[in-house]
Amino acid sequence: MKVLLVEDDLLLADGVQVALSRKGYAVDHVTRGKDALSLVSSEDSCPDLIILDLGLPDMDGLDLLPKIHQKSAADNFVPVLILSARDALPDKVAGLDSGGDDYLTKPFEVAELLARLRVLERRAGNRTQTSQSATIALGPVSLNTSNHRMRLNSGEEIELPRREFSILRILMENPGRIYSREQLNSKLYNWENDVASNAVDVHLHNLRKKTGADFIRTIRGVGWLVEKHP
Amino acid sequence: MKVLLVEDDLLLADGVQVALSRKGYAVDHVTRGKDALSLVSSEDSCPDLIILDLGLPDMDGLDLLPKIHQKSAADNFVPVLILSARDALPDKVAGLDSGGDDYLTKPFEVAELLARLRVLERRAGNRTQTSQSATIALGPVSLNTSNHRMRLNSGEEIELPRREFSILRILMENPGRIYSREQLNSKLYNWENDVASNAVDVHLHNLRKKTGADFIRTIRGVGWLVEKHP
DNA sequence: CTCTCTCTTAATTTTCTCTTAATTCTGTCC
DNA sequence: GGACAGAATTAAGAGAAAATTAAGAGAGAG
Repeated sequence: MKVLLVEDDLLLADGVQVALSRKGYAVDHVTRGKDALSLVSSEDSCPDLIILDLGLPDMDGLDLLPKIHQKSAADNFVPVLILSARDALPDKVAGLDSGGDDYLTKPFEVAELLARLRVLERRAGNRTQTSQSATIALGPVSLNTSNHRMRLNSGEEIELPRREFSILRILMENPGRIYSREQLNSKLYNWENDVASNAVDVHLHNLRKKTGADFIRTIRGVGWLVEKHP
Repeated sequence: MKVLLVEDDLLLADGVQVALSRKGYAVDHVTRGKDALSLVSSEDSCPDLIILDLGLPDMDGLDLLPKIHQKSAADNFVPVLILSARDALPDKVAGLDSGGDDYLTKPFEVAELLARLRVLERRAGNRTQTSQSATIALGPVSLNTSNHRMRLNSGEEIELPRREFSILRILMENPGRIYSREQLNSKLYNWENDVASNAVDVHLHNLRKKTGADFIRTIRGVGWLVEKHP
């Protein structure tokens, strides 16, 4: 899950970045609006979520919002969480009405930011699904996205390491969709160009020990998917 | 736009109701969880948005959330904005993770409530299915180009190897058009004039085992095609 | 600072796909 | 009918992609 953090306060940005990557997000951080725009337009490193600070040096964050929505077409709509020191009512209203999907005022607690991100995620990802809680259930496997635990059938709940969790979540959020090795790589890591790594393969292997061998299917030459379960 | 307000504080509820109806919302107000549930399940008076107070007399609002989602099927998903006096972090996180789409703590300003409702509305509207079926169906054969699988009549879905898939896709994307061996070669590989390779022939042969012998027709001396099917 | 768990790398094995090449089949033309 | 060319069939070896394994590097927790 790739998050784009648009924030010019380096100290804050670092804190958020650490917290997010600890949860398995891949974080791209930029300080300027124009950099954000170019990332949104890019095919491969387009983020799944955007955290947008309104107080940017080069442009007003509010002006950025419509541009972001313009770039990200309807089919790959990217939700935006606004982060702002402006806690006055008109600012909130303006932010939300300009296209923000949520509005959090500084100072904030990281746990709340994370929870609100999960809401946006599940909205964006689970379009086809009825479950709107923090757990995704698909066939024999259910995955709790807030505590990173999975359960096979009615077995024990076990905790997944970060990378394994990220991969499983990506696959389970879009059942039936194939993700290539490159796609998974770009969602797991920041602007990588490391072509020759089989880290994803190894994580998949370890995941299959936990989900059962058949849950994650391989489409040879293309990628991996989990089936849509009835 | 119909809003269901689940709130036992009558004074507050009245204020919200007035504000909402002034903005053109139709408001149903109930004070108990079970009443909310029955409204959600009802066919005709199912709301478009729910504002849920967590401190209800008859049941915990958090227990209500999954039930609401259960009742409202995937096609008419109803977003829930949680309203609560509990402003502690764990409460917020629990609320959002249980399926809440936003969390507003009391006391709040009505303008912010309205702005956040607009966000939920907007998002619900954006809920257009993105899963455009990328399948080409032609006569007895249908080919899913996103997961590289084909189906013959109503049989099993089977996966096609890469080269076979490419060939079948080319042929099925332009039914009625004839492709020569050279054309297929040049589409499959980047070299045009490999003189003596019958790799394409072999792939076609293997394809015909899966599509039935007649699906891909041979025009002797020219190439291959699949018919336009009515 | 040390210990433990996680992540990545890299080598190896396994599995399946692709191509080659030899052979048979089929239609066409003289 | 016979000869020819193009296409179909078949089997086997080469090749590529993925799975597996083990070990060392790295990050977090105490």
